[in-house]
Amino acid sequence: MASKKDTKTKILDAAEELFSTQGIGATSLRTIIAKADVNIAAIHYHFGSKKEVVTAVYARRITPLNQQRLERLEALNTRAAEKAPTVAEIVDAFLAPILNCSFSSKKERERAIGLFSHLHTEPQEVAHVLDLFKDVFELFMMALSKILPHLSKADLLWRFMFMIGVMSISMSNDHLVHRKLRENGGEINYQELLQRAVHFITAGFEAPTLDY
Amino acid sequence: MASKKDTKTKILDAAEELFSTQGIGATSLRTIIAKADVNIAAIHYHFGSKKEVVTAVYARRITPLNQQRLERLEALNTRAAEKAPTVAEIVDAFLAPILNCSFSSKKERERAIGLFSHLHTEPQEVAHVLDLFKDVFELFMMALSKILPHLSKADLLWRFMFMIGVMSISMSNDHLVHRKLRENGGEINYQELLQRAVHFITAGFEAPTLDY
DNA sequence: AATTAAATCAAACGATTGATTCAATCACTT
DNA sequence: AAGTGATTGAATCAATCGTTTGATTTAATT
Repeated sequence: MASKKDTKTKILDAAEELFSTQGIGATSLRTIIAKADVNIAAIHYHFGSKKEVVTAVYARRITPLNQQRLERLEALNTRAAEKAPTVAEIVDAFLAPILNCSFSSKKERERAIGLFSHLHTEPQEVAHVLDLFKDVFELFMMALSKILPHLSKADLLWRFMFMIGVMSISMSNDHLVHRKLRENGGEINYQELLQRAVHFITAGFEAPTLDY
Repeated sequence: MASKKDTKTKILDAAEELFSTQGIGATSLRTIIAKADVNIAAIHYHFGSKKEVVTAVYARRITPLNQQRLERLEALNTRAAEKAPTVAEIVDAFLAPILNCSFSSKKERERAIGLFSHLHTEPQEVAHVLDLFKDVFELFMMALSKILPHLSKADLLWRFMFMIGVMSISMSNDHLVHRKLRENGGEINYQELLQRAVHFITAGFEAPTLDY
């Protein structure tokens, strides 16, 4: 019971690694079952379809991610009476769980980041998954609007979207700039990446408003 | 001769529209030839493979885009003696040609933006295309380093990457925030989007340096 | 008009995809 | 130990993919 993974878990683990490295569309059910050492019927028996495998793989990761983000936001909110949270702290609460923290090893972080990066690079395959983020997005929007009361609803939405863009490209691996960064500095330092991203985004949020 | 498009152009036009709306991986050669009203062998006769169709479609768009960007950067550089370019101006020179300007109609802008958005959402399919941007990237990096001399090479690279992220998400259509933006404000105003993106990114570039 | 090259055509290739079938096997209760 | 429902195995389904073929038509050259 303890040492032997059940079929469902074996499928999820294999699918996650393959989705993370090759992407979803490029991963066939047959490569999954080969890696999981499982029969192809097991996938349809336990999940019903490839789409539901995708959903299950992402849900398994998104649930704890949402928890982490909410915990950090909660901590800032309960502290708010004595010391109001800064924009940087809220942005950090949003980015840290996905970019650096809450991982037991380098390998696991690579895998999670690789997986999440495909949320942006294969929108069609994961469109049905994005809703799992909705509630958390709302809460972070609210927290930001509290300490940036001069920003209109539209201002906030746009800047929030830009933040997602920065986060998204930070998780990508094979873009031109990312490649060059690896050439110049070797391995990516995710602690540094996190700080830089938070810094960049915070400046964007705190920029004065304009009339558009 | 004047009214009749040749086969090569018909293929490119059909492929561009399909890539733009459905993505590259989701577009089969058969849907292309159906739209172009052309025989399937014509694709391999004129291009050799699907990969080269992709290359040709993107090259046709990237070449004038690079020109536009360089023209604008050139204009700022020749003016530099009397008035040094601002960060906002350089960022605008980078973003305007792809987000708003240099399009003869809404339809054409939609199509171009849709096409370019897949440069970020289907990296595997277009990896061989990204090199076409390399030289222009270098020049903009240089221009930015001149007016932001306190930024290290690494600082610049990271922030440049973040800019690409903001640009990328701005071209996306089906992300959570983008959807909400359409709900709230109806049609996307690309002039406003451009100004907001430039504003956000400029703040990020001009943020003080940190020790990481 | 004869020859050659470029371009297009219908048809089919082998490979791969997600999904399904149904018999064999397993784990568990009685 | 028998029986029962949950699970897995091997084989196959129809559909679609990018690519190739060889014949045929069109255009250019001599």
